[in-house]
Amino acid sequence: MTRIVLHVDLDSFYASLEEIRNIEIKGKPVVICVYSGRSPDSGAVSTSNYKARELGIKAGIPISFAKRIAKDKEVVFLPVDMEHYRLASDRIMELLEEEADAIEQVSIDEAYLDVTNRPFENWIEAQKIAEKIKEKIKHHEGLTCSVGIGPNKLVAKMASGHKKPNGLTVITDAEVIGFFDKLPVSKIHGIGDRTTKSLNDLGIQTASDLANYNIDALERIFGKNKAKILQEKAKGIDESPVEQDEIQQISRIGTLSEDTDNIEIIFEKIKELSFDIQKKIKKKVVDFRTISIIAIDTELKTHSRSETLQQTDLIDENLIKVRNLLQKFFEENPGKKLRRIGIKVSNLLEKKKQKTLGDFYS
DNA sequence: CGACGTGTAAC
DNA sequence: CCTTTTACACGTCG
Repeated sequence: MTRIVLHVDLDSFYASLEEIRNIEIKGKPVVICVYSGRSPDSGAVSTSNYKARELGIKAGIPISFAKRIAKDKEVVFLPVDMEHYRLASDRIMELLEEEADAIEQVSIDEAYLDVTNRPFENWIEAQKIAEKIKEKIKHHEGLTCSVGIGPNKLVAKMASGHKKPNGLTVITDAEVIGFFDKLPVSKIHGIGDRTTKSLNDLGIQTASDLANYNIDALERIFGKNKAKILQEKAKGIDESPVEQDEIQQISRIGTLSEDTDNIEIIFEKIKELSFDIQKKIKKKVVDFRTISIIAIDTELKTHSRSETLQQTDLIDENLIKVRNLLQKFFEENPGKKLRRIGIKVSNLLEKKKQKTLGDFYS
């Protein structure tokens, strides 16, 4: 059965929302920043609008770089306002839900929709759904988006990336091979820098190179599982359903005001972060079994220490455990200093109800 | 097999 | 001089 899957990607979402909130900045280069707080301009660019991207200011670069590029140009720098973006995102996802049999939100500004069983649908008609979605988002929120349509999530995602902003691209099952054929492997969703390098070392440059490569040789390098997934991706095959994944973990990470190995200072930061996690645990109504610290050292290398405990929904009662994990990390890494610190709960379970007195008598 | 730590990837 | 959050896979260990 051929499915019809849409991928909807809101165009430079944060920057667009800021332009709507303040028409003064509309048409100018807009850069949304995550300030880390260690110095006035430390931090990274989260998103920028297309005007800013033309200047070379794009997601991920240090704010200080961006400001250097923006020197003696009129560029608007704004801090992220996640609460504002989250509310807009929620409203838009509700609009999308009306148009699909199944929806899977993959990030604050992206979602997959399965429209296979929508009335009157076929490849041509699917475009009409996409156009309707684009109009609705424009009408209700004043935003544009890029939509991709394909026989599965992978192809829909690649399609939405083909033309943006404000694009609409259909890749039918018959067109998949043609679209992937000469594509560099680095352009395939899910193949990042490391994998690209490994593939290139084997002489694999394009999707078709990868699709036709000897599977045994691939398995020796990547292992059975990943080798198979890589070749499927290269052929545009993806059987994964459009469905909302159960939440698996909740984490918060923060930057320390200076590199340090002082447990007291770091633990204070952990307490701050855990407050946020506790809020989300309550909101999602889950218990957890595993608690971890995430430590990022001065070389930006990530480490973690974790412990699995009795099912609970209370961070506070386990902060001493967290402190011990921190202690353990420094015992095992004497002299190492940290730049950032995080806390994570995982092994999430459906909430176990508090036992009432009645439960003891039943 | 479950727990733990790391690496890769995407946003 | 470099953010944040999540998912998943793999190796290792007991």
